[in-house]
Order: sequence, then C-alpha cells, then structure tokens
Amino acid sequence: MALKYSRQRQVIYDFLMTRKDHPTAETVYQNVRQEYPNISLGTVYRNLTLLADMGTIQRLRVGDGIDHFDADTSEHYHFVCSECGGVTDLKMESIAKILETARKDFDGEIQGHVTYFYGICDKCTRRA
Amino acid sequence: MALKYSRQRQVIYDFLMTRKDHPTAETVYQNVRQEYPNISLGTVYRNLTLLADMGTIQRLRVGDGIDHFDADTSEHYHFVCSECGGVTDLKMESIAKILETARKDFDGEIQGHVTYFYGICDKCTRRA
DNA sequence: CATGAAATCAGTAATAATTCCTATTTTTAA
DNA sequence: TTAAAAATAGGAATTATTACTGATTTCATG
Repeated sequence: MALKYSRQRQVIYDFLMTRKDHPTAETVYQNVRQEYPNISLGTVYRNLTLLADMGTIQRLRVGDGIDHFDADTSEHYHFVCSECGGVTDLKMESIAKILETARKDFDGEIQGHVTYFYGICDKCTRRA
Repeated sequence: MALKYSRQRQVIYDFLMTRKDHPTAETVYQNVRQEYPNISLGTVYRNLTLLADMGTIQRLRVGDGIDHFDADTSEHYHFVCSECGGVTDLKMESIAKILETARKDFDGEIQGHVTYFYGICDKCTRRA
C-alpha cells in the first residue's frame, strides 16, 4: 500500500496548516469544500486518519467526543474551554518529567502521556 | 428535581465499586443484568451520567471513543494499554504542580487538567 | 395508611461521529 | 502508453450515546 499523491490529501493538509485552532473533521470538510466543492466527507476522514497514523498531523481527543486535528506536531499542550469548547495551544515548558514520576511504581512500560488543561478561556472570562 | 432513591442506581453504583478496572456502560449493563435481568441500557447510561454529574463517580475519556467509569474519586491517575485497551489505576505522587507551570504564560483561567499515561501493560509485555 | 406529584423506569426510536463499501477515477512505475 | 495499485465520491452501515413515551416507583404530606 505505497502512498500515492492525492490532490485532496494535499488540500486537507494545507488547510490544516493555516489554522491555529484545532478543527474537527466536519470543519475541515466545510472549509476545504469551498475550494474543492465535491470532495466527500469520507475522504476527509480517511486522509486525516492517514496523516495522523503517519505522524504528519496530531489527532486530539480532548474529551468532547469529537476528534480535533493539529498540523503542529512539535511538543506543546492544549487548553479546552469549558464554556465555548474551543481548543487552543498552550505554550509552556515541557512536563515530560511526569513520565519519570509515573514510572516509579508501575509494572509495565509507560511510553507516553496525554495531558490537556481545562478552564475558562480569556475571551469567555471577559464576556462573563 | 430532587433525587429519589432507585434500586437500579444503587445496584449500578455497588457494582462499580467492586471493580478496579474501569468498565464501560455496556460492561456495567452486562454485569448488572445478571442480578437485575430487565434493567435497560438507557437506565445504565442515565444513572452513570447522573452519578458522574454529582461527582459520586468519575467519567474517564481515555481516547478510545468509549466512556469508562470509576467509583474511586480520590486523586489518582490512569494508564491505558495500547495493546489490550485496558484501563488501570496508576498510584503516583501528585503532579498537580503542572497547573502552575501551565498558568505561567496563559491568559484565561486554568481550573484543572486531565492526564492519561499510555504504553504496554505488564500482562501484555510478558505475552510478547 | 392513603394519595398524588415528581422522579424513575423499560423499551425503543433517534442522533451524531465515524467507518465501511463499491463502482469509478487518478496516480505512477515500467 | 498502459495497467496495477491507490484513491475517490457518494451513500450505506456501525457504534456509542441520548431522547422520547407511557407505565411504575418513590416518598412527603395529609
């Protein structure tokens, strides 16, 4: 199953790179459709999954039941607003040392961790 | 909407307390059914949601697309095996200080965090 | 104890995100 | 140029979960 070029995959990835929020498959679909009107939702899902499996993009499961996608694969964290549901980047120093803490008293191999922070975002705080 | 006693809710909670893994609604349903044959799946979902909203139990969204539930509401972390999908407790010192780290350079109010560790569990390591 | 309003239930239909299926089109190595 | 492999569009199917409805249970009050 050697990878072949696909215009659709390119457009999906290009779009994702322009976004700092972390859109869902549906949002990617709605936006990509403007430029590529008869792309199908299934194609969007298939390619997002493919890109995530290759490690080209990140799939974020922040707990709202909908997958979000991020073209930035560098180490950084995410914040989820409990009010508006928005998912934003959180630039902060690495907390990778919590892996050591976790390994101290655990049988089995800990390979990684997923952390997301939640609360009320700046915009929603002002609004309240 | 004052809470009224319900036998079903009691049985669901009692069952959940006996388990150290963190069963899904479906697993709770299958087990509770043995003792309470005509309980409905909807009732299981409704009561798990109710208990979680009250803070009596914890809802775990570990990223496998299925909600898991935990009757232990004390501070502790969870490990998810990438091989068998099992969710287990991870007793470790608190990492709550990562909240301070996250707050350093963030506009908006950070109230909490969710962290899951993943890797290969003891059982699956031996099997390989 | 009797009663009735509110809560809960069982059973089933509906929803929503995602995956699967198939006939057709596109890519690309030879 | 060509043909096998990969990808597509469009729609059907799946899966976890929630919503709906008429019947049943709970429980404060008389």
